[in-house]
Amino acid sequence: MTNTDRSPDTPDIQRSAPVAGGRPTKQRLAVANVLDSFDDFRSAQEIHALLGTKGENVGLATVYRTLQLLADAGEVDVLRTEEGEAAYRRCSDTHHHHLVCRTCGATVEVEGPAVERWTKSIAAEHGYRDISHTLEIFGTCASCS
Amino acid sequence: MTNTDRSPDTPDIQRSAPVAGGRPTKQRLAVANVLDSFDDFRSAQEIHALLGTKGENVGLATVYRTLQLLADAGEVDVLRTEEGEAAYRRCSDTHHHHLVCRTCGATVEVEGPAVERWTKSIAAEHGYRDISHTLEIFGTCASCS
DNA sequence: AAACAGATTGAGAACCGTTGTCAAACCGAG
DNA sequence: CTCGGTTTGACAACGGTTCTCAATCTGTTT
Repeated sequence: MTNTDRSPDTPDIQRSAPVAGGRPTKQRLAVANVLDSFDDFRSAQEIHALLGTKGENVGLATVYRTLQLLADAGEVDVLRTEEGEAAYRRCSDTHHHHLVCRTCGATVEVEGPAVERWTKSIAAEHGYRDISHTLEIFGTCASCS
Repeated sequence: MTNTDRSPDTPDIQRSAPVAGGRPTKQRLAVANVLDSFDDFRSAQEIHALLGTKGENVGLATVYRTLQLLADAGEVDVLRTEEGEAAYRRCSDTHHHHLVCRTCGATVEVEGPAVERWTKSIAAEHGYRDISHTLEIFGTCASCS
């Protein structure tokens, strides 16, 4: 076994962290990749559809599995919509919230340093650690009124 | 099924708020009643089962419908567990949020006047009307750390 | 390079909570 | 009591998510 020839055939990879504790398969990379194409929360099915339009055909079950994997690894954030669906997005340092029109779906990203501080202090006050929170604002936008 | 408008109005009979905008039927009273027997959040199915053990047999669909009615009327609080199920409980008139332990489920009610104000101003600032919002704080409580 | 053992995938079935269907039961009014 | 709209309940339908399992792919060993 003295033959450890690392042929220079570096496909592509080198993306942002493959998939924690798993194999960087084509499908997983595709999912990890598509997660970079949007900033807001998308449902697993939307992500699956998105992959479809990009030519990357990945089974729905695989999308779910990969998303859970990423979520467990803390690489993506998960939240439940009011209808109970899970929505995912790449976990970013810039934490922000969404103001969503319940009629047309128009979304505005908003930041609320005050809210961040408030939730942290409230949680600490009650001895809770490892805090996370979800805050979504729903309303009817100007053009839908 | 087509019209759930508030009935003309009931002259006198109407003590402890029956079920907003509907008939105070046996089933609805049973659901409203069982809601007083616990303080934490219970799923619709648990509530249905609870009714069963009390001899009050109410159809599952009716339990769901009644719960939604009560929720719309603001008489009960609804929240989505992390698994996506809806959980209900009788609620206080005051609008508040929850600090939930993601391990044991212990819940603390918190109020945030500042947050209420913030969401309203943000929404108004962007021309959104008829605002509502959801805010849940998740963490690990002291005893689960 | 060929073979292996185990991880991964995908199509569809299975699950589960929730909502819709619709005839029968029910309620309050007249 | 009768009438018309409301409500109910058994069950089908739904939509999202998970499970099943044979076929496929991967990294490693031979």
